[in-house]
Amino acid sequence: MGASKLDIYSNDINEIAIVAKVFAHPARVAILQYISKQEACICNDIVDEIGLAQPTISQHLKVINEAGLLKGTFEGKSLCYCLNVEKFQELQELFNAFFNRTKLNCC
Amino acid sequence: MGASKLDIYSNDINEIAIVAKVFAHPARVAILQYISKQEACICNDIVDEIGLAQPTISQHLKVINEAGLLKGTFEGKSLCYCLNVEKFQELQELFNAFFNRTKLNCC
DNA sequence: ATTTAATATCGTAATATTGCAATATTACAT
DNA sequence: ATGTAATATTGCAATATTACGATATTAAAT
Repeated sequence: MGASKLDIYSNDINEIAIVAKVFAHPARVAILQYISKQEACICNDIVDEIGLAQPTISQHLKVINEAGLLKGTFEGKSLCYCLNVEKFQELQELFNAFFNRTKLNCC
Repeated sequence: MGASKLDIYSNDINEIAIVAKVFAHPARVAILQYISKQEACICNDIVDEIGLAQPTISQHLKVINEAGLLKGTFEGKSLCYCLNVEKFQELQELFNAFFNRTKLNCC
């Protein structure tokens, strides 16, 4: 035991949980916020900015990237990570749809 | 190691992560969705509905409650959990504020 | 007072997440 | 081709989360 039983939930529900997990760690929230402030952004800057070791940042970036939230291009010798605003918007709408359809009835 | 270094992030950032964590498990998303559909709701119904053991549901309800998302009253012999719509709305706005201020610049 | 039904807590096992040091890879500059 | 700077991967230790059986608690009904 210990693992979440994903198969007993609807896709809608699992999707919300998976997306929420991306934002469920402050390092990832901080990274997203920081990236959004830059025009072009270099990972080593993030390391200095956030205060975690480089491999840890790299790992969090991977999670963010797997959620489709990064657009990357190479520029000079360093990788440029940028926020995928379209996807970000999409996730915002997913959350809002969940919130809106949930806050209907109450006692 | 292993624990998140909460002290290196701003309160704003930690708050987002803490709230996201509530929604980062499908059982809790399912519980919230189910509760919102009921007028008054009894935990045992939730156990039947979701498909997890009663102690597990109870644990998830505790997390949801600690986030301020439940209003509880006693009714007959069973506890009635209801969605705290005001708080739910508040969290929705917190998320939207984060999303809105983050999706500004991009390369 | 006893029984009963609903929920909470405890203890514990399984799994997931977080973080970092060490190392590998990558791409550019020389 | 060699060196260098940036990022990724690996391996591992520490901690957190998830799940559930067993057991307690609670409140109503008898």
